[in-house]
This record gives sequence, structure tokens and C-alpha cells, in this order.
Amino acid sequence: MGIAERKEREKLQRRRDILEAARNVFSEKGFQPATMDEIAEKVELSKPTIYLYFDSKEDLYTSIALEDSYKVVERLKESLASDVGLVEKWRSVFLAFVEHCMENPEYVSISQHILAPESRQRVSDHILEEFDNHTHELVGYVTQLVEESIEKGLARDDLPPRTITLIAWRMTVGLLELYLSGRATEFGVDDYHEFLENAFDVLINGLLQRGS
Amino acid sequence: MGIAERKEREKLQRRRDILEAARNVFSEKGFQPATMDEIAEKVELSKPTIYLYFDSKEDLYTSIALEDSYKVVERLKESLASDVGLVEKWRSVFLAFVEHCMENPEYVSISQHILAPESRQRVSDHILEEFDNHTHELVGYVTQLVEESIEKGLARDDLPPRTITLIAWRMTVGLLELYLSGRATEFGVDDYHEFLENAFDVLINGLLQRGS
Amino acid sequence: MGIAERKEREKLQRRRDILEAARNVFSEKGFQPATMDEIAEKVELSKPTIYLYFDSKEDLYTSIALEDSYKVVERLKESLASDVGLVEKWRSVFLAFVEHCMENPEYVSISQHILAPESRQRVSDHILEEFDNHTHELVGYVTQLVEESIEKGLARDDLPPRTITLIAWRMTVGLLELYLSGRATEFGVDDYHEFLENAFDVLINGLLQRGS
Amino acid sequence: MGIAERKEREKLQRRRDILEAARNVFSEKGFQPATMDEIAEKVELSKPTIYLYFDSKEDLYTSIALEDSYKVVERLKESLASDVGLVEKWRSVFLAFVEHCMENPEYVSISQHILAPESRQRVSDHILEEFDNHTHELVGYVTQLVEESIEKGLARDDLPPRTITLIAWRMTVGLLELYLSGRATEFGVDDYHEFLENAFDVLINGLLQRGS
DNA sequence: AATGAATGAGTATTCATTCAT
DNA sequence: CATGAATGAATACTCATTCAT
Repeated sequence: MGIAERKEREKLQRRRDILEAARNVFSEKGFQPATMDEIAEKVELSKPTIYLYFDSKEDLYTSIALEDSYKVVERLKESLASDVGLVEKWRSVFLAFVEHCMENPEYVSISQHILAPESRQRVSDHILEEFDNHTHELVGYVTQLVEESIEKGLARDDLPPRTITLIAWRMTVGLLELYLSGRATEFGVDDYHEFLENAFDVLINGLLQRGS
Repeated sequence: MGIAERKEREKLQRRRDILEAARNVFSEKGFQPATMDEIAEKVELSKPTIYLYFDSKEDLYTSIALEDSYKVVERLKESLASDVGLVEKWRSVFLAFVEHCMENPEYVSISQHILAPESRQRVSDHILEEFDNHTHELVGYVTQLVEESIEKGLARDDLPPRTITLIAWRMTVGLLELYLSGRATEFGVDDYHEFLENAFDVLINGLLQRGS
Repeated sequence: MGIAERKEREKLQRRRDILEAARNVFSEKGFQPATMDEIAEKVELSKPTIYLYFDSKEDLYTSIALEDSYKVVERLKESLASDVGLVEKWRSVFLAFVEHCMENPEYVSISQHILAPESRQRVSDHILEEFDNHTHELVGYVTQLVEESIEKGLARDDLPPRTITLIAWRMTVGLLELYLSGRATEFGVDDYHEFLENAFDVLINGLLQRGS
Repeated sequence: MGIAERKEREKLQRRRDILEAARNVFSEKGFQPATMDEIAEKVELSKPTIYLYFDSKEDLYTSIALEDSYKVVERLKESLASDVGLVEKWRSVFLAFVEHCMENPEYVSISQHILAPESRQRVSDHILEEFDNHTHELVGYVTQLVEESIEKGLARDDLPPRTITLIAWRMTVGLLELYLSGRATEFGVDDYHEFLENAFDVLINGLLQRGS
């Protein structure tokens, strides 16, 4: 009876193993320079086996971000559910996103990749759809927080909530890329966490009602 | 003697022609997918001729950003030299950078590419050096503006000037990438210029002394 | 008792099912382009199961023609047994063969395949042997008819009976291939059956005693 | 001056070398089983070089038959131009075609390949067009001969000239394939030329006016 | 008897780069 | 200075075939 279940578990595990190896290789080299051979060697499976679990290199690549996107959404929900003040919630959301990206550095670049229209053509529809859903879910949650902040007179009300979300999102990604490039120190940033704290301070300061 | 000069001029022009063609091709396809064949065809020169002017595909790619970086620095200097109020100067600097990037979309992606340590290994030293010089020059100019703003009590003095510069730079790049991905509209941004104005407003608001 | 028989019957049926599916796929794509995956999917059996019944793709392919060759021989025997005049018997034999090939288009191409020495190396001996037996049986039957026709002064006696058989066989196959290529109409043949009747007329005319 | 010419000659020669090697390999193995690697090794050129002269494996394959088709048409024209009786002209045309095919065994199989609609999709248009032109030219010449034969009361007038051409063409190809399969001897044909003479006799006998 | 899972060995095609001229 | 011609090294993806169960 347990046999089918064990098989199922093993299959899922194998899938995760492949994703894990792919994550490493893609992180190190980027999409194009990475090769299926290298990934196969890293998982200690043959190339055809990989194709048993993923339809194409592009699908494998984007599946990584897909896995990640589950985690971000989860993490964000937690931050939003915490019982703290609004500003504290903002900080928590910011940190949740930022830490997730720092722990899963490929997430940012793959997401960027998925943004580009040329890439989208080559990715399986079901992956694209699921990824977009997560992204919009994420944007939606933050926008709710923005709306609440405006209602309570905390955030500036001269901009549409969605615009505020977008600005915050893009600014945060811009900040992250400095870290992900691996050359933060070169630009004088020794304590990246402190840098982020400061940046968040600038961001929240810019978003708050003047006078509040 | 005029002959030598003409030859020299022609040579430089040829170099610019190649860069121009490369810029188009790389812009459209990105680094890896673009081929030297395509670039050669576009300049109407043979492939070996291109190698007469540039040592490798990577060098050609980065040389484009190098050419751009001259222009940005120039543009920035102009903005900084203008005789207007400090906040106006900030806006002018922001817009100069932003507009340059929108007009030369490859600049952002190539700069990003040059940031990555793996890429740096494959680029000729002299290009790298020159590019880094320009970047630091650029950062330096902005930092001067920041320092002046702090001195005059305009900008917040709780952060080191360089940190402020970095935050502003990275946030701006993050905003730009939304445009460069070509999917801004999809995220509800119809008037990208308005979006940038709003974003600048948030940014400057965040950087100003509270109470000023 | 009954159980073993039923099992045996089921086994044979399964074999036939596989052959049937293979026939479809090979007919549509030819030998190399067809894949075992596609055949397996069509029979709704797993690939290893197919290998339980056939040793290799090549064996499966040739087994189809083998199955067909039973049918042709059967059909030919019937035609030969019919109680009609000699010329009518010739026509009947011709039509039997031609119709069989048109209904089982793979028969001609696979037979051709089996003829080629390189292919023969890769096919199991027992299949080869059986196929050759059938072919020679077939040739033998026709040769008997030829001999009878010569004896009765109908067919030309200036050629060995076997030569006449071979000429008739190869000419007929040549005619058939026009149909099997699917481009008969393109060559102005709208009514293929009429074309064959005419061709038979030419053939029999060429084989008859001058003056008869 | 002569330099450009010599280069041109060398280029053409290289093209011919490649075709020659391809001819060997394809003859031996057939289209699919043959590999570009093997062809490259045989010409002692690198694979990419082959792609400099031919766009794809399929194009290379069909170009062989294209080259051949020039020769057949040439040979046929000669036969038709010869100043002999009509029956002798028929024999000459038959032998010209048959000998060409025996000397260039790949011609028949590739032509067969080009006939199939699926293959046609993958071949470059210009090759297809040229090949079809040659084929129709060839059919046209023979049809003229048939018409002349009918007019002079030699050939049977109960069939359209084009039908007669098609029947003769297909029957001849059928006969040839026995030789090309390499197993003629096995079927008791020791002297293939004699066999062909006999076959031609049957064919012409079938096509002549009864009573003539 | 049947199969899910795995793989060795291909396979056509591409592309940055380099000589010989 | 410029290039036609050539190639080494990849590279994603495929498929007949085989185990372990």
C-alpha cells in the first residue's frame, strides 16, 4: 500500500533534486551559459532523465522561480498577518521580500527573465500562468497594505495605491541587484543589512504623508 | 599629411559604425542570442574586420556601454552646472540619467552585465578600467551634490553622502528596468514619464530633511 | 484447460494489437521517423511490453510485412484457383496483388526495406526466413501460371518462365509506387484504377505470343 | 585576374567534393541513417564547412539528385537526337535512363524521396523547383516520342500519350529497383543487362499497335 | 505479464574566432 | 586594411533499449 506513496515521494524528491542542481548552475552562470550537461552531472542523473521531469531548459529555468514564488507569497502573508503597527508591517514586508531574494538570488534574475516578452514565448503556458498569478497575488497583497495605510492617513494620498506599490517594488529590486551583483563592497557597502535598513528608511520616509 | 588624418577619421568612423550596428543587434536580442554574423551583416563589413576593431564579442558588447558612459557623464555635468535651486538640480540629474537610459536601453543591461564578476573576467582590462572610472566619476559627481545638499540643510544628515547616492542610484535603476522590460503597461503604467515623476517625488521626499 | 487457452488467445490478440498500431504509425511516417513511444501510446501499452512481443523496432517493422505476406499468398491462391480463362486468371492475379498493396500500403515499402542487404543484417533470422519463404512461394505460384500459359501457347516462349514472372512483378511494383507516393494526381492520373487497367493491358499485351 | 577565377573553380570543386562524399554515404546507408559527421569525415572537411555550401542535410541529399537530373536530361536528349528508327530510339531512351540509374544508384531513391509530400516540406524551394522542372522536361521529351510513335501508327492509339509515358516510366523504375536492391542474383537474374533487354522487349511489345 | 523510470549514444545545427591571401 | 573560407567546441534535445519491481 505504502509502495505507491513511496514512489510518489521519491519522484517528487528527484524533481526537487534536479531543481536544486539547476538552481546552483543557473545562479552561477546565468541562463544561456549554463548547460543541461552540467546540470545533469550535478544531480548525478542522465540528461534524458531531466527531460523526463521538465520539458525544456527554459521550463526548468522558470520552474525554479516558480518554486521560489510560492515561498515569497507565503513569507509575505506571514508578515502581513503579524499583529504590529503599520510602519512595522511595512518594514516586515520589505525585509521578508529582501531576505527571500538574498537567500534565493536566482529568484530576481529569473523573474526579470520571465518579464521579457521574447522569453515568455518559449516558456510553457502553465508555468507562465502560475508565475503571473503569484506575482499578481503578491502585488495585490502589498496594494492592500498601501490602501490601508492611506485610509489611516499614514501614507500619502496623492498617488494611486497601485503606483505606490510599483514604485516600492521596483526600488527594492534595484537595491537588491547591487547585492546580487556581488560587488556591493566595492561600492563602499560593507554592511549590506545596514544599507538596506537605511534604504528602507528613505523609502518609507518618501511614502509617508508629509507632516505625519 | 592630410591623408593620414583622413585615414584616421575613417577608421574612427568605421569603429563607430560597428558599435552602432552592434548596439542595435544587442538591444534587440541580448548578449548571447546576438551573433557576430548578424552584426557584420548590419555594418556591411566582414566578420574578421570587426575583430580588427574589437578583440572579442564581449569587448564589443561592453564597448557600447563605454561609449554611452561618456555621454551620461557629459549629460550629468551639464545638469550639475545649471544655475538652478538644489531640488531642481536633483530633478535635473535624475531626469538626465533616466532619459539617457531610456534612449540607450542597452546601457542599463550592459552595465548590469559588467557588474557581474564572471563577466568581468572575460572583458579586456582597459575597457573595464575605463568603465569603472566613469562609473565612479558619476557616483562622485552625485555625491558632491549630496554633500552640498546636506551642508545647506536640505538633505538628511543621518546618512553618509555616499550611501545616499547609492540608494538613489539603485532605486532609479530599479524603476528603469520596469520600462526596459517592455511590460510597464501590463502593470498599469500607461504614462511612464508621469510614473517617473511620481517616483522621483517619492525619492526626493525620502531624502529630504524631515521638516524641511 | 480453458484458462491456458484464453491466455494464449489474449496474448495473440495483444500481438495483433501492437502490429496494428505499428502499421498505422509506420505507414504515416516511415521507419526511422516513427518512434516506439508513439506506437506504445497508440496501443495503450508501455514500451517494455512491446519488447516482450518483438525483439526490436526493426523486427516489429518487418513483422508487419510478414503478416501481410500471409494475406497476399492467400489471396493469390484464391485467384489462381478460380475457374476462369488464362488471361482472366492473369488479370485476377494482377488485381489481387495490386489491391492488396493499395489496402496495405506499408507492405510494399517494408518489402523493399527487407530487400536491402544492410537492413537484412538487423532483422531476426526467423523473420527473414519466413518472409523469404513467402516471397518465393508467391513467385513460384505465378511462375506456375506462366508455365501453364506458355504450354498452352498463350504466353511468349522466348523467355524463361521465371524471367517473365520477375518482369511482371517488378513492373507491377513500379506502377504501385506511383500511387503510394500519394502524388499520382499530380502526374495527371485521376482515376488510378483505370490507370492500372491500362497498365495491365500493356503488360499482358507484352507477354502474350505475338499473333495470339 | 586569374585569381578570382581560380577561387571560383576551387569553390565549385569543393562543392562537388562534398556532393561526391554525400553521394557515397547516402547510397550506402540511406537518408536518415547517414550522418553529417560521416560525410564530413569522408570529404575531409569540417561539418560547419559543409553547411557553408548546403543549408541542411535534406538540401544536401536532394542536391545530389539535382545534379543527376541534369545528366539524365542531357543523356535523354542525345538519345532522342540520334538518327535511328523509332523502335531503336525507344530502346536508346530506355537504355539511357536505365544505365544512368545504374551508374547513379542514389538517383532513384532520392527521386522517390522527393516525391513524398512530407519530405518536400523540408527541402528548399529552389531545389524543389529545379528538380520538378527537370522531371517534367524529362516526361515531356518522352511524351513527344510517344506522340510521334502514335502518329506514325507504330504505338497503340487507344491510350493517351501521357499515360503511355507514365506506364513506361513506372515500369522501368520498378525493374531498376530489383538491381538497386542488390539482390537480383538471388532472384535468379545473373545477367542483369540481358534481363533488362528482355524487359524492354516485353514493354515495347506491349506498347506497339497490335498487328504492327 | 507488465511497466515506470532511466540512460548511452547519438544528431543536426550553430557560432565565435582564426588563417591565408 | 579587409575578407572568404574554414573550423573546434558546443548544445539542446531525441530515441531505442533496458532494469528493477
